Amino acid sequence: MARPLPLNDQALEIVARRFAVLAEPMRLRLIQALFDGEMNVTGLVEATGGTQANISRHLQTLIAAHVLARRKEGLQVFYRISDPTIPKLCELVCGSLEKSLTRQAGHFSPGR
Amino acid sequence: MARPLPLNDQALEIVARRFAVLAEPMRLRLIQALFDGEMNVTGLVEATGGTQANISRHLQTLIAAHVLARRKEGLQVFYRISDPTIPKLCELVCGSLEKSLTRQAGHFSPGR
DNA sequence: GTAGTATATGAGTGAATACGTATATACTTG
DNA sequence: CAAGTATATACGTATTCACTCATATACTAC
Repeated sequence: MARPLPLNDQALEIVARRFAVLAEPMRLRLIQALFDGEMNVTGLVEATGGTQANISRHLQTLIAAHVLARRKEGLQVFYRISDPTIPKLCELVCGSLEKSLTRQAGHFSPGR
Repeated sequence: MARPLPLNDQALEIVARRFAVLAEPMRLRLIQALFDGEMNVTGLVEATGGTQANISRHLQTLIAAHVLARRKEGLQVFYRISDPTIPKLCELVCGSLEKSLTRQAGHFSPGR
């Protein structure tokens, strides 16, 4: 049960699609901004520095992938992380990156 | 140390790139085939059902991303998983997929 | 040297998609 | 009803990339 199973073609595409959703810096920025809790679109636009149209599109992508969930409140829509594995995934990748980057150093911004 | 850090632009692109490498069904198939241990290119071609040229390209991509490592032995080149976080990543995603797929069922291959 | 096998790469093509600009929808207020 | 605000979408463009076919490289054996 704990070890990775052999997946059929359809499952492989679903897994690949899942990774693809996380394969955009702007979407990672959105996810990062939502680690602290839910936020509305305007807040996310400001937090990420993107255009409203682009942020909205990325949010739809994340909703379709069930990474985020939304809650309407009057005119505003609040987004939040709905998949608990997302933070774990990011932790894993960031952790392994730290290891390989501390050798070369300078990739994270201490001073830049 | 354990919680996800805020990443700068360059780090975000590296993380995104990492996910992008895992966002292709054929590469996932290769990784899956290597869970049991190292394998040469011909073996991987047979295991995945891809063309030799295409498999070789994907292998170069995985090598460049430090997901795999290679070992030459005469004419043959043996590939293996070199990043221990890869199996964990796949486990995480597959686990969360199982949950959402067991409702629809049939995506995993019980036999084979 | 030549022939043969295993792996890598160059060139071309089609599909997917991130982004910007403009516009549409949804809701609130007067 | 009209006006204003928050969010979503349509369209066009540029880029990225997976794939195929053909060829190149690397090594072994004769």
